[in-house]
Parts: sequence; structure tokens; C-alpha cells
Amino acid sequence: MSDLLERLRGRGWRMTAQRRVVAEVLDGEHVHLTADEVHARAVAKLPEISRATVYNTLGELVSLGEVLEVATDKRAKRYDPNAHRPHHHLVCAHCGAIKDVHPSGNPLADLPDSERFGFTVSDVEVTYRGVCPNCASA
Amino acid sequence: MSDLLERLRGRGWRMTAQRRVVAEVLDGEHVHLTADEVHARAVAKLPEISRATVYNTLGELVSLGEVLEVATDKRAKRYDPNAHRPHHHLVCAHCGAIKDVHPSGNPLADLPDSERFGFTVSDVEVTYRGVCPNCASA
DNA sequence: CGCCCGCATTAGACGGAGTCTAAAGTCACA
DNA sequence: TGTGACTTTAGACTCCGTCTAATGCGGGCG
Ligand SMILES: [Mn+2]
Ligand SMILES: [Mn+2]
Ligand SMILES: [Zn+2]
Ligand SMILES: [Zn+2]
Repeated sequence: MSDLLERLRGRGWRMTAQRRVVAEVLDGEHVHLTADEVHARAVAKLPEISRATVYNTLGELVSLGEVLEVATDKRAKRYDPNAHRPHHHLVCAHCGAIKDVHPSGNPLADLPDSERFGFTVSDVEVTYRGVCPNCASA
Repeated sequence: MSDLLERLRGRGWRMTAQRRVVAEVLDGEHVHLTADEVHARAVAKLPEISRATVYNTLGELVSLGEVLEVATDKRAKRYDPNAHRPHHHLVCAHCGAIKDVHPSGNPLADLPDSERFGFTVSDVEVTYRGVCPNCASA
């Protein structure tokens, strides 16, 4: 994702300090941060950045397909910079920890035509739930 | 679900007009209503029922395993009285229509040990997304 | 290089969904 | 029927996210 800024510039994005900082926060680690967590980390690098700008920028990154929205819990959406390699999620029901997982097989193929009700099915999300080792040992 | 009230009484539930009405709203049709939709339908039968009671009762039904919470979109949770037969969901990305589906195969078996990170995995939710026939023809 | 237009940022108001509280009501057992 | 614990209620409150209108600034043009 380190050439993200280049790609964005290529798409006509005006480059600003705020956008750079949001991209930096998402870069590197494969995390699943909420918008307010992104904001908190962005503020550490650029104290005057506003919540609205973080929301705006995340929304744009999502539209551009550079970041995915993930709704694993029923609270705040999480933003996933791992948009390159398709994957699903494994969530700890106790502490909320999230792992990227790659199940074998193609769940799309497991939905027979008789179960499609005439829909054009284009995507599938799989969320595994369980208890992480940390929470299990506590 | 028609003997739901019996089961609940058996569990020591105090039976009230409000709880009866919420159970009736959920009974029968296999719908996926939001809490406010449940409230609206409950009000039609018992005008003075409050939003808080609908939320309380839905929460209790969920704890008892009689109703499932479904978070197919990123807005309000939906309440699913079809807790008897395990199933997944197919959602229209355009109008939000929701269908119950029964994929072949067991997605839990598709998650190799090497992808479990020491978690005890107990559950999996699969959400298919696409466009329904109505929206496709429009 | 510096101007200037239009895009970007900002603070704060606003909205929807859900939770909480404290006061009032009512179920059900004795 | 009386009683006490359980339920219900209105409305305040929180959290997450969106919107607005005023201000700021990036960067192409002259
Ligand atoms: Mn991920
Ligand atoms: Mn369902
Ligand atoms: Zn955990
Ligand atoms: Zn549709």
C-alpha cells in the first residue's frame, strides 16, 4: 500500500497533509481500526486534523477500492487496508479481536441455483466467531 | 413458534400483554424486521407499548435463543424469528431485501486449523450479496 | 513566482439507533 | 386481596456517523 499515494495522485486527488496522514495510519500493519481509532492515530501525527476529514477520507478510500469496510461487530464499522487479497474474518466473541482468514473452497459455489431466488449473486462475506486463545486462558 | 409463549412461561417469564404482542409480531412470517418496525407493528395491536419495552423484549428473546439478531446492512439490526433451522442470508445490495438461504456444505469445515490462530471457532455467518430480480428489471 | 478558483478542511449541529434511569404500574403467589 | 418483585414507561443520554456553512489551501495559469 506504500504506493497508494501515487495511485491516488494519478486519479486526480489533490494531495493534502490530512490525506497523507490517514493513508499512513492505514499503511503497513493489517489492522481493522474504527474511524475514531484512525482519527486518534492521525491526530498524533497532525494534531489539528478533524473527525470529519477522517470520515471523508476513509469514505473516499472505500469508494476507490483501496480500503474495505468491515462490520464484524454491531458497533462502529472498521476499516481494512487489506483490500488487495480477498479474505474473510475470524472474530473473538469475547474481546473483539479480528484475524484475517482464508478458508478453502469457494462459498459462492456452495449456493445452489435453487437457493438464489433469481438474484444475481456477486459477493459473499464469511464471518467466523469463536474465542481467542487469550480470552480462553483467562 | 406458536408455542413460544408456552416455552417462555415455562422459563419463568411473567406474561404481559406487551410480551405477547411482540411475540405475535414475530410469529408466523419469516421476516427480518428492525426493532422500530417491530415496534410499529406492536403499536397497531397495543397502542401504548413503548419502544424501550420492544427493545427489552427483543433482547430477552435473543438471550433465550428464540430470535436471532442479523446485521446484514450497516444500519439497524434485524430480528429473525427463524432460529429453529440454521440458515444464512442473501441480501439485495440495492433494495435491502433479505432471503433465507441454505448453502450446501459446511463452511466451518472450510477453515483449516492453520487458519484458526488457536481460536475455538464455534459459529459462522455467511452473507451473500447481489441484486434481486425486482431491482435488476428496473 | 504569486493569484485565484475550486476543492478540501473544520467545528459543531444534527440524525438514527440503541441504552439507561428512575418513577409508576402490574402480575402472580400467598 | 395484599404485597413485593418484576415490568413498563418517557425521556435523557451515548455512540456513530452525516451534514452544513464558513474558512483554508493546493496547484495550474498567467
Ligand atoms: Mn481484514
Ligand atoms: Mn433469516
Ligand atoms: Zn478474545
Ligand atoms: Zn432489490
